[in-house]
Amino acid sequence: MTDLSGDIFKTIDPDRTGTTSEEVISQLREMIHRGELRPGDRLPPERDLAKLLGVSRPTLRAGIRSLAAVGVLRSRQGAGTFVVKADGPPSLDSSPLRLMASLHGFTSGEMFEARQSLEMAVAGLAAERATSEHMATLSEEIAGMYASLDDPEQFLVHDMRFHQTVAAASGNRILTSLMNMVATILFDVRRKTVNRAKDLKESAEMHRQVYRAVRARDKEAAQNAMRDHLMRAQKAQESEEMDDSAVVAAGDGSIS
Amino acid sequence: MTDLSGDIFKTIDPDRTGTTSEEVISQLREMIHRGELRPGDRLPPERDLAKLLGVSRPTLRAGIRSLAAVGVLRSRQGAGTFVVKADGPPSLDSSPLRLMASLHGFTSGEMFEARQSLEMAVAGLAAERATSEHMATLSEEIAGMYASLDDPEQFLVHDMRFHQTVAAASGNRILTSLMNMVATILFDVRRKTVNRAKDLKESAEMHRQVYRAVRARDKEAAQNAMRDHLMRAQKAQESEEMDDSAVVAAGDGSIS
DNA sequence: TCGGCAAAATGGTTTTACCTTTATCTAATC
DNA sequence: GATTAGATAAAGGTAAAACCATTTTGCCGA
Repeated sequence: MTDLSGDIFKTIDPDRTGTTSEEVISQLREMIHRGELRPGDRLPPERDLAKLLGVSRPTLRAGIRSLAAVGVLRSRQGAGTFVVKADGPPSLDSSPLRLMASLHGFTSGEMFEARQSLEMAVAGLAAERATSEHMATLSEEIAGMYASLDDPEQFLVHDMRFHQTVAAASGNRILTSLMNMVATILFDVRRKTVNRAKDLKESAEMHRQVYRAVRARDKEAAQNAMRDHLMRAQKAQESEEMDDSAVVAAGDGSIS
Repeated sequence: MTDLSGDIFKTIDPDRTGTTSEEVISQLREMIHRGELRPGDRLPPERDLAKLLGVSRPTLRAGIRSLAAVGVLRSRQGAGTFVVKADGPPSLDSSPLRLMASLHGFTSGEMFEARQSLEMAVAGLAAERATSEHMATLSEEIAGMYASLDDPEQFLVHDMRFHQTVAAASGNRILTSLMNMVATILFDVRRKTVNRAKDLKESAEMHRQVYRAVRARDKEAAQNAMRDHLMRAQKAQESEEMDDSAVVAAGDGSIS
């Protein structure tokens, strides 16, 4: 925890540019940039902080809410407002992308393609940089997949963890975050469908192909294996949605 | 414009789950998902909408602010609150990524690598799908670069437009949005530096390489040219920052 | 020592009032 | 008749005070 009792909170200049709440956002952002607020830190109570910044509580709350909406702050009633703690990989909220998809009518084909590009990129990097721990985890998740061929929900858990491990092995947290953003949306769709046993076995097999390529430090092979895997997964999911026409109300391939 | 005078706004259920403002967010999100609110639409005045949803105005404003923070809504004092109009390519706000970078100490190396991966992906797709209009625009921007070798600021404009055109030519708006998110941050850093004439000429040359590969519909060549271009650009920028040590206060390669 | 209860701390919500900006309409003037 | 300036209304932005709900903390008693 960082001591926040000092005078790091400066009052807002009345002759500011833009609205007051925007100034509050800038103020908080700057403090994070400068490292005065670090992950896990607790902000002063709203009433105190409002006084410190020289604004009203609603205005301060507006600023806090904006930062909370983008996943930087998190308020818990009765406890306080905290800078989001980085437990595990940093992740960007996927709801902005989700809304963007609704607004512009992104097709699931586009979403699949984006994921494929990102996954291929991280797979290539993972082949170059994966540590032995990463390799071990990948192997475990594949074993988990084979062990849950008759439990689609459990299979999906191992599936997600496998891809997250590949992303972690890439060593690039930005690509990892972006990939998770896209993958989360697709997994949410998939969670509503029921995978057939045949598809699951094939899927496990293709994950193993990716793993072997990464283990062999073969960048191109890893990218190709990942591309093939995701292409098959897309086709499988699409045919499944064709079978069960009730999955998507409109049935036009748009993101739910 | 969509007629909003109907009864599409339903009051919030008092026996809801979560906080009231979260429910407001869900309500608005659902309306966007269902297409009842479309880009460019104006929401009812806050006072009226608060009544319609059965919540207080501050609570409604909290919900609106959250959606505004992720770029879905936009409020203009005196005018009203609007669903963001999609003029041009849809874009995600880069500030969440920027804050994430500060919080987790992302290096600019990581950022460059992420951009490189994304740009290579869109370049490959662009080689497959670019229309003749896209080709023409790319050619124009390159001409613009050569014409502004002595004007770094103007050069940067053509540079950005070139990359955005490549992204647009990829036909994948999601990858385009993600790429812009990352590229925006890097361009902001670069805007503060002054590029040397020698670098600019080389840069223009490498853009031309990308253009020729796209025009030749050579996917691999386009990806390779883009990779080489960005790699050189990164090295040039890094050496420039070495020359002018005042650019980055800490000088530790972290994102400003 | 442990468990439960109470009090304090803290964010969440509501109400009311007023300010600032924007848009629109009207009327006067050129 | 067209244009512009001013008034008016509409809409979001800010502020203050009060109360509610939840969480935390610590005290007190069994």
